[in-house]
Amino acid sequence: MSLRYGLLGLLSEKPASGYALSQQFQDVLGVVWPASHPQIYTALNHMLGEGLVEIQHTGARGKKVYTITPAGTAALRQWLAHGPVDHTLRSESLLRSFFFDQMDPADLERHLEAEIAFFAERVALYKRYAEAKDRGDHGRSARTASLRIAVESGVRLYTALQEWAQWAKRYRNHSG
Amino acid sequence: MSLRYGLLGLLSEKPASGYALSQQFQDVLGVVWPASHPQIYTALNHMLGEGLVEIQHTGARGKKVYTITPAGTAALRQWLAHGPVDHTLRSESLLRSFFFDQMDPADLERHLEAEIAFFAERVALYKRYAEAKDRGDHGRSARTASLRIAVESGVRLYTALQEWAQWAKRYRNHSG
DNA sequence: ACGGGCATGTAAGCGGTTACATGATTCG
DNA sequence: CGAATCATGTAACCGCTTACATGCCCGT
Repeated sequence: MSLRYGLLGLLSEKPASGYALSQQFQDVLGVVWPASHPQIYTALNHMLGEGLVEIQHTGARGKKVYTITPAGTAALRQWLAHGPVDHTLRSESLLRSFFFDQMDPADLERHLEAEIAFFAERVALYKRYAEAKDRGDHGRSARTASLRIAVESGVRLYTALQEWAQWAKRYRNHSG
Repeated sequence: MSLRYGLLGLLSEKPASGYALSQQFQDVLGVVWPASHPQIYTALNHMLGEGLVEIQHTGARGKKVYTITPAGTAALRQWLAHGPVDHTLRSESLLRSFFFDQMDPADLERHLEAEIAFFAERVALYKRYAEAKDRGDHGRSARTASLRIAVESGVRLYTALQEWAQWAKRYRNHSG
């Protein structure tokens, strides 16, 4: 169900085509909630049938621009304020950590170093986004403030993961 | 595919029944990789056909105890050392943060406080696990060391999330 | 005797991915 | 003119959840 609300959330900012929504999922939301384009087109058609979105107009190349309806806005607000929160933090990368004892030390060392590099890159990326928003590059709307908060979670989570992987490397070296 | 490797990982420690594996997923691995019992039984039967696991013996109540085969161990090691890492950190809770601007301030305040309480509880839980392991309550095997590392990721991630939610509360109050 | 936990499964259906398919437009 | 990008979809398949179904064993 989260995909639906993700789409409604994006449409609550401004009308958009399925293609544009797909891009935004790939570039922005996809980090915490991936969605492929067939899934998005299917969901939009379904939501159209339920009256949560409407086609505002059609453009070149068969483009369909969707708007959120009052019913859609109500559904989004209901979910945000009163929908039960699923706290699962699904991560394949962390699943692996339960089985580090099954790797030979050299492979584990290599793995942890690659993870540290990856996490560090993510931290740097989100810090750049955060700084851009703090400078006001993207305006000072309530929407930008939301994105600023979301980006902050990225900075903090990936910093924590990077430090964790470094700690894990040290832990192995003087206890294993 | 991750479920399969999760099962192989658990079986690499010691033989277990589908029921026991299911319990372990619910209690331990489920935080980062949830799996329901029908999914686990289906996967085990599939892996049996592929020769990755074997039935060691059957016990009371139709119990089937599975062992990992050499082919299964090889598949697990291959995945751990050379399988491409999927870095997606899927989180419904974080998806919501992108749309905080769509909530009314009182609902958002309540939501953030509930999230802070939830994250704080998780931090406390994992710190207790970590302390138990550091005291040696679960022995000092390589396996325990792996679990200690996994638990540490929980402590750090949920600490980061808790501090993030607190920061978000303050951010809203003096910028919104 | 019976209730709860042990133990394994099947079936229907939804969520999600990958591959396939098509065509318009823009840019070099 | 050709390649990349815009733009929308269908179909097959797999992963996963929920509900249903069955029966044994243990403790009270």
